[in-house]
Amino acid sequence: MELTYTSLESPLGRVLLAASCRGICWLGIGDTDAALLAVLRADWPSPGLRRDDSGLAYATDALGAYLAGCGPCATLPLDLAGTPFQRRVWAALRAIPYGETRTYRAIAESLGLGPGAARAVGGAGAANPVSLLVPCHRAVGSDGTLRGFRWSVARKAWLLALERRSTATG
DNA sequence: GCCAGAACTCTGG
DNA sequence: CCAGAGTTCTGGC
Repeated sequence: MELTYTSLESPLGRVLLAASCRGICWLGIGDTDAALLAVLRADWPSPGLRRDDSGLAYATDALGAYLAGCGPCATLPLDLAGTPFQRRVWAALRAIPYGETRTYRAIAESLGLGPGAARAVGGAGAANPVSLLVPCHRAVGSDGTLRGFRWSVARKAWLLALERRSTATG
Protein backbone atom coordinates (compact mmCIF):
# COMPACT_ATOMS: atom_id res chain seq x y z
CA MET A 1 0.00 0.00 0.00
CA GLU A 2 1.23 3.42 -0.87
CA LEU A 3 0.99 6.62 1.09
CA THR A 4 1.21 10.13 -0.22
CA TYR A 5 2.50 12.93 1.95
CA THR A 6 3.06 16.65 2.00
CA SER A 7 4.22 19.26 4.45
CA LEU A 8 3.74 22.90 5.25
CA GLU A 9 5.35 25.62 7.27
CA SER A 10 3.50 26.89 10.33
CA PRO A 11 4.10 28.91 13.50
CA LEU A 12 4.49 25.54 15.22
CA GLY A 13 7.23 24.38 12.89
CA ARG A 14 6.97 21.96 10.01
CA VAL A 15 3.71 20.04 9.77
CA LEU A 16 3.85 16.86 7.73
CA LEU A 17 0.88 14.69 6.91
CA ALA A 18 0.38 11.44 5.08
CA ALA A 19 -2.73 9.96 3.50
CA SER A 20 -3.88 6.64 2.16
CA CYS A 21 -6.44 6.35 -0.58
CA ARG A 22 -9.15 6.58 2.05
CA GLY A 23 -7.99 9.68 3.88
CA ILE A 24 -5.38 11.22 6.10
CA CYS A 25 -3.79 8.62 8.34
CA TRP A 26 -0.82 10.41 9.92
CA LEU A 27 0.17 13.92 10.94
CA GLY A 28 3.27 15.06 12.74
CA ILE A 29 4.74 18.32 13.97
CA GLY A 30 8.49 18.91 14.12
CA ASP A 31 11.45 21.00 13.08
CA THR A 32 12.34 19.48 9.72
CA ASP A 33 10.68 17.35 7.06
CA ALA A 34 13.48 14.81 7.36
CA ALA A 35 12.89 14.33 11.08
CA LEU A 36 9.15 13.99 10.55
CA LEU A 37 9.65 11.52 7.74
CA ALA A 38 11.78 9.40 10.05
CA VAL A 39 8.98 9.29 12.62
CA LEU A 40 6.45 8.50 9.92
CA ARG A 41 8.54 5.58 8.68
CA ALA A 42 8.82 4.29 12.23
CA ASP A 43 5.02 4.37 12.59
CA TRP A 44 4.38 2.94 9.15
CA PRO A 45 7.24 0.53 8.42
CA SER A 46 6.41 -0.71 4.96
CA PRO A 47 4.74 1.82 2.77
CA GLY A 48 5.89 3.38 -0.39
CA LEU A 49 6.00 7.07 0.31
CA ARG A 50 5.34 9.55 -2.42
CA ARG A 51 5.23 13.30 -2.05
CA ASP A 52 2.07 14.73 -3.52
CA ASP A 53 1.65 18.39 -2.68
CA SER A 54 -1.14 19.13 -5.14
CA GLY A 55 -3.11 16.01 -4.29
CA LEU A 56 -3.10 16.96 -0.63
CA ALA A 57 -3.49 20.69 -1.11
CA TYR A 58 -7.00 20.52 0.32
CA ALA A 59 -5.48 19.37 3.59
CA THR A 60 -2.63 21.85 3.75
CA ASP A 61 -5.04 24.65 2.90
CA ALA A 62 -7.35 23.68 5.75
CA LEU A 63 -4.48 23.22 8.15
CA GLY A 64 -2.82 26.45 7.12
CA ALA A 65 -6.00 28.39 7.75
CA TYR A 66 -6.51 26.67 11.07
CA LEU A 67 -2.96 27.34 12.24
CA ALA A 68 -3.29 30.96 11.19
CA GLY A 69 -6.15 31.30 13.65
CA CYS A 70 -8.87 31.58 11.02
CA GLY A 71 -11.13 29.18 12.88
CA PRO A 72 -11.81 25.47 13.23
CA CYS A 73 -10.13 23.15 10.81
CA ALA A 74 -12.43 21.93 8.06
CA THR A 75 -13.42 18.29 8.45
CA LEU A 76 -11.00 16.26 6.41
CA PRO A 77 -11.35 12.61 5.36
CA LEU A 78 -9.53 10.49 7.92
CA ASP A 79 -8.29 6.93 7.71
CA LEU A 80 -7.79 5.92 11.29
CA ALA A 81 -6.49 2.53 12.33
CA GLY A 82 -6.99 1.64 15.97
CA THR A 83 -8.81 -0.47 18.49
CA PRO A 84 -12.56 0.06 18.93
CA PHE A 85 -11.84 1.79 22.20
CA GLN A 86 -9.34 4.16 20.62
CA ARG A 87 -11.74 5.06 17.84
CA ARG A 88 -14.40 5.75 20.44
CA VAL A 89 -12.07 8.11 22.28
CA TRP A 90 -11.04 9.86 19.07
CA ALA A 91 -14.69 10.38 18.18
CA ALA A 92 -15.30 11.90 21.60
CA LEU A 93 -12.30 14.14 21.10
CA ARG A 94 -13.62 15.36 17.77
CA ALA A 95 -16.87 16.28 19.47
CA ILE A 96 -15.09 18.90 21.58
CA PRO A 97 -15.89 22.33 20.11
CA TYR A 98 -13.15 24.62 18.86
CA GLY A 99 -11.76 26.78 21.61
CA GLU A 100 -12.93 24.50 24.41
CA THR A 101 -11.20 21.86 26.47
CA ARG A 102 -12.45 18.78 28.23
CA THR A 103 -10.88 16.78 31.04
CA TYR A 104 -9.81 13.19 30.54
CA ARG A 105 -12.28 12.36 33.26
CA ALA A 106 -15.18 14.04 31.44
CA ILE A 107 -14.29 12.18 28.26
CA ALA A 108 -14.24 8.88 30.13
CA GLU A 109 -17.65 9.64 31.61
CA SER A 110 -19.13 10.64 28.26
CA LEU A 111 -18.06 7.20 27.09
CA GLY A 112 -20.00 5.68 29.96
CA LEU A 113 -16.88 4.71 31.88
CA GLY A 114 -15.71 5.38 35.39
CA PRO A 115 -13.19 8.08 36.26
CA GLY A 116 -10.47 5.46 36.32
CA ALA A 117 -10.75 5.23 32.57
CA ALA A 118 -9.23 8.68 32.30
CA ARG A 119 -5.83 7.05 32.16
CA ALA A 120 -6.94 4.83 29.31
CA VAL A 121 -8.37 7.88 27.54
CA GLY A 122 -4.98 9.51 27.81
CA GLY A 123 -3.39 6.41 26.37
CA ALA A 124 -5.77 6.42 23.43
CA GLY A 125 -5.04 10.08 22.87
CA ALA A 126 -1.33 9.36 22.82
CA ALA A 127 -1.94 6.70 20.18
CA ASN A 128 -3.80 9.15 17.98
CA PRO A 129 -1.85 9.39 14.71
CA VAL A 130 -3.45 12.61 13.52
CA SER A 131 -2.99 15.38 16.06
CA LEU A 132 -4.83 18.60 15.21
CA LEU A 133 -7.37 16.73 13.07
CA VAL A 134 -8.38 14.70 16.09
CA PRO A 135 -8.00 17.48 18.66
CA CYS A 136 -6.27 15.51 21.36
CA HIS A 137 -4.73 18.80 22.48
CA ARG A 138 -8.13 19.79 23.87
CA ALA A 139 -7.89 17.07 26.51
CA VAL A 140 -6.52 18.40 29.78
CA GLY A 141 -6.10 17.32 33.37
CA SER A 142 -8.92 17.67 35.87
CA ASP A 143 -7.57 21.02 37.10
CA GLY A 144 -7.26 22.40 33.59
CA THR A 145 -3.50 22.00 33.35
CA LEU A 146 -1.84 20.34 30.39
CA ARG A 147 -0.63 16.81 30.86
CA GLY A 148 1.17 15.70 27.79
CA PHE A 149 1.36 15.90 24.04
CA ARG A 150 3.21 13.73 21.60
CA TRP A 151 4.75 16.71 19.80
CA SER A 152 5.64 18.51 23.07
CA VAL A 153 3.45 20.19 25.63
CA ALA A 154 4.67 23.59 24.46
CA ARG A 155 2.98 23.02 21.10
CA LYS A 156 -0.18 21.88 22.86
CA ALA A 157 -0.19 25.09 24.87
CA TRP A 158 0.34 27.11 21.70
CA LEU A 159 -2.62 25.40 20.01
CA LEU A 160 -4.89 26.08 22.94
CA ALA A 161 -3.77 29.70 23.10
CA LEU A 162 -4.46 30.08 19.40
CA GLU A 163 -7.97 28.71 19.72
CA ARG A 164 -8.75 30.91 22.70
CA ARG A 165 -7.42 34.00 21.01
CA SER A 166 -9.42 33.53 17.84
CA THR A 167 -12.52 32.58 19.82
CA ALA A 168 -12.41 35.62 22.05
CA THR A 169 -14.37 38.45 20.54
CA GLY A 170 -12.10 41.11 21.99
C1' DG B 1 -4.60 -15.41 31.75
C1' DC B 2 -0.99 -12.68 34.26
C1' DC B 3 1.96 -8.65 34.75
C1' DA B 4 3.58 -4.03 33.92
C1' DG B 5 2.85 0.56 32.17
C1' DA B 6 0.16 4.82 30.78
C1' DA B 7 -0.78 12.14 28.03
C1' DC B 8 -5.30 10.29 35.12
C1' DT B 9 -7.55 11.42 39.62
C1' DC B 10 -8.55 11.49 44.49
C1' DT B 11 -7.10 11.43 49.32
C1' DG B 12 -3.90 12.27 53.18
C1' DG B 13 0.11 14.57 55.27
C1' DC C 1 4.56 19.48 47.03
C1' DC C 2 5.09 14.33 47.63
C1' DA C 3 3.27 9.48 48.44
C1' DG C 4 -0.20 5.95 48.04
C1' DA C 5 -4.37 3.79 46.21
C1' DG C 6 -7.98 3.10 42.65
C1' DT C 7 -9.63 2.36 37.92
C1' DT C 8 -9.65 1.04 32.74
C1' DC C 9 -7.26 -0.31 28.50
C1' DT C 10 -3.06 -1.89 25.94
C1' DG C 11 0.87 -4.81 24.86
C1' DG C 12 4.24 -8.60 25.79
C1' DC C 13 4.70 -13.36 27.30
